[in-house]
Amino acid sequence: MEIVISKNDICLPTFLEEQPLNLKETLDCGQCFRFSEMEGNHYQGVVQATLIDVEIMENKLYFHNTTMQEFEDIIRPYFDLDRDYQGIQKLLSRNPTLRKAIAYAPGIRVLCQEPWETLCTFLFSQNNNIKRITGIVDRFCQEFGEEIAENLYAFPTVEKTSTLNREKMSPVRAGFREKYILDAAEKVESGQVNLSLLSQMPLEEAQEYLQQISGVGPKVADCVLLFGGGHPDAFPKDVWINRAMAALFPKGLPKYALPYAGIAQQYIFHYIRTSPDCEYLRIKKEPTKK
DNA sequence: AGCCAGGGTCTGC
DNA sequence: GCAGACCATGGC
Repeated sequence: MEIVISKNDICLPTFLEEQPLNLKETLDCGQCFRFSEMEGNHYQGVVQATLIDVEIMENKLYFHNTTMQEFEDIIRPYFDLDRDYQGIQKLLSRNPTLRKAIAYAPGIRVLCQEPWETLCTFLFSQNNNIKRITGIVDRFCQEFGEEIAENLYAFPTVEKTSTLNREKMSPVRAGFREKYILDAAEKVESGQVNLSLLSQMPLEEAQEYLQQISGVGPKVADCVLLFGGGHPDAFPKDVWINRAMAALFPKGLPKYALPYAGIAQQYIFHYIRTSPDCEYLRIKKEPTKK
């Protein structure tokens, strides 16, 4: 990977010629809730209590105001820059429907988020919509996270969260999901659940392990494992994916796709929610007649 | 104004 | 094992 450092900026001048990455498709597709869109093809967010500033200009990928150390420790793993998406897309494209979904948004990448943050985020996601999840995560960080730049907050630590209660959580307006966050914090803080073990566990074992936490069922567990647990084979099934699978993959994904089922899932999720091809799958009920 | 949202728990068969 | 009520809240 060619890397050019100048002042406080890091540029990957040829990355996008070799590998797919679209910032909007990746940072604003419902897998992560911590990046804001700036002017231009430019996003700012927080990873590991560090401000990450990423921009694409003239088909070159830039990380602003960073260091080589941060790039290696945080950025490279977070964006999973060493994974060969080109090769994965080629494999998945053997299936015509997957090929269409990939062609529709080829720049989606699955991020490697922090497990604790991913766990909380997808507890907040329960029976909720993406817009409101973002608001809840924002308020949670603002209330209980460390301020790392002006009006920019780190995700609350496990330790801090374990000191909270329903009353203190109320400004977050998470509704019934409050109690799940508190239970998760208690179990992680006490060591009953060790999130750093997830990536080494077989998928099924990790799924069961996470479901010790109240509020974690199959869907939330799979989201944590896919987006923050190093399991690209985890396949979260939400209402959208269930619809898509019934209509597009009645016999399930092809076998060769299974090691990357979660990555395929992201393409399908985005495709069914936003592509004109799939409008017929998004039909609302008839408005009540007057 | 209702319906729905990147679901899970709890109860009752 | 499985269906159905219920959960808080706000976007559309």
